[in-house]
Amino acid sequence: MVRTLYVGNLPWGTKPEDLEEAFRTHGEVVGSRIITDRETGRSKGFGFVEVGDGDAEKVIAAMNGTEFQGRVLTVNEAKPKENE
DNA sequence: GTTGAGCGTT
Repeated sequence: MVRTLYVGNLPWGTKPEDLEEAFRTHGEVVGSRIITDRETGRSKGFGFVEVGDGDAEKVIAAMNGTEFQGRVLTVNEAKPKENE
């Protein structure tokens, strides 16, 4: 079981591993992904982080509204795109 | 080389 977290307001140069490392501090990160533009391949400025069930709320509370690489992160539970 | 609200890819 995992919870998908929506992470917005990311710097342009943020990598999935950066998110994973940052979120790993407050919970078990299953995986992470940065959304990039299909045409240009550049970062859209937001991404998603999959964390263990139960740790999600802790990670959101810990990371939402905090500064990351110079920008304030927006962390919320992502909309269910796929069913588990 | 640029930009800044918003919810993705197999």
